[in-house]
Amino acid sequence: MATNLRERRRRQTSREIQMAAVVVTLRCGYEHTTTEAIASEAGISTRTFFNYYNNKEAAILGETTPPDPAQADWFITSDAPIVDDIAHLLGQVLKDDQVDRNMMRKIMDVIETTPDFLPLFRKRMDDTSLVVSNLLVARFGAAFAAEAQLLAELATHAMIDALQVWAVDDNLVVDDVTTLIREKLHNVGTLLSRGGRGALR
Amino acid sequence: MATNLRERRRRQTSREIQMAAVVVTLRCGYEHTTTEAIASEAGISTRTFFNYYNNKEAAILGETTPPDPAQADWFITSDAPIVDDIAHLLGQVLKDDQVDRNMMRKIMDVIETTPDFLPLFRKRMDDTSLVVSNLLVARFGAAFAAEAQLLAELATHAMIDALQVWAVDDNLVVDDVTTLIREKLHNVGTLLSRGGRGALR
DNA sequence: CGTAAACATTGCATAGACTGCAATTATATG
DNA sequence: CATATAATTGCAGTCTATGCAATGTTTACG
Repeated sequence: MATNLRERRRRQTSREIQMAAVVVTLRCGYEHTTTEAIASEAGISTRTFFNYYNNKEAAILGETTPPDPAQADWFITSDAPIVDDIAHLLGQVLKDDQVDRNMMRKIMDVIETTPDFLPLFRKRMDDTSLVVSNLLVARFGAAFAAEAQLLAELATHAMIDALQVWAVDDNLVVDDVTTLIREKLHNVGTLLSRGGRGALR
Repeated sequence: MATNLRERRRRQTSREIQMAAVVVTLRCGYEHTTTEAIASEAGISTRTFFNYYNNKEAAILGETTPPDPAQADWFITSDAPIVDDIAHLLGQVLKDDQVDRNMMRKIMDVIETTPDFLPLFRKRMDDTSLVVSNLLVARFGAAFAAEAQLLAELATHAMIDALQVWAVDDNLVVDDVTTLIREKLHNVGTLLSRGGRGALR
């Protein structure tokens, strides 16, 4: 047999634990969610729970795979507007991650009822943000590394906003997230170069 | 006597505890910093420690006072570039907070040795970010509330970057932070509207 | 196959974070 | 000075999280 049996099971259990964590949190509220309750809901021991996740928050938020810089040479050499390229790159992350809309919706519900989770969700994207930042530096040069980092953070935040929209709207497909990210970034850019009052555009 | 004696003492103890927390963390590393060690360093009981701060992180990072929206009408009606106004607003926050450079330097040291603190430091600014976001909505209209939030987050992140620069450079005064914030925001704006490769400008 | 290495699950013991309560002491106020 | 208000603390108890060692499963390989 392929050595993947273990790996597949691990992934499976990992998702089961996450689902258990989210479900219990939505049922009882985060304050009253104990690791024991999560473990019991997932049908494992609390010790095993901590073999999969370092803490409760991590179990609820799950894991992300940052983009592979080796696959992103196009980003460095592209001549397209930077906003388009960032949006495309982050959209790709979602596709690669095979994000489950049902799970994402539940996660967003948790964030809504427990706002403390929003910063944690952002932190969860830090790896991705770092990769984006490095790609920006590779594209524009090291002189503005600080700004690259700011822009990368901004982009992942825009991605989270877009995910929130996508999660609750069954009419949208994953590719629409790319468009949403682009629009948000574009609008922020417009705001940034504005002077006085009034609506955008 | 004025009823402020208690209040002054409270502030004093509060700062003493923070200093103790930071010092112990820099001495032993965050992993090995116990509430007991902090309390002992500050000359109080661990129970009192938790009367002042909800947790260790909060003790290390201290508190911030967000800008008072009632004092910020000028922001809503200004015709100056938005970047300038945000930078000025955030610079004002620093002045009002009477930020101690020595403390800030130590906090930045903690962040450097324990990168997990950067997200927490950002979270600490969430109140400020919210006020900025509301002011932006008041200035530009509610249609782009989401973008206002993104821009406000970006601005507080830029502020943190600027603080890092200020903390280690005794030649800079608080007003220089305003300039730094403006420059960073301006550069990000420029990046956002760029196409292909090459340095800024 | 069958066996040894690698990995997964679990229980147990333990440290540390944090809370609620009640007692004690200090400060404010009239 | 007497009384309300607030600060400090000890103690008991809950929950998170980790290390360790025992036991059970998979995998790899001769």
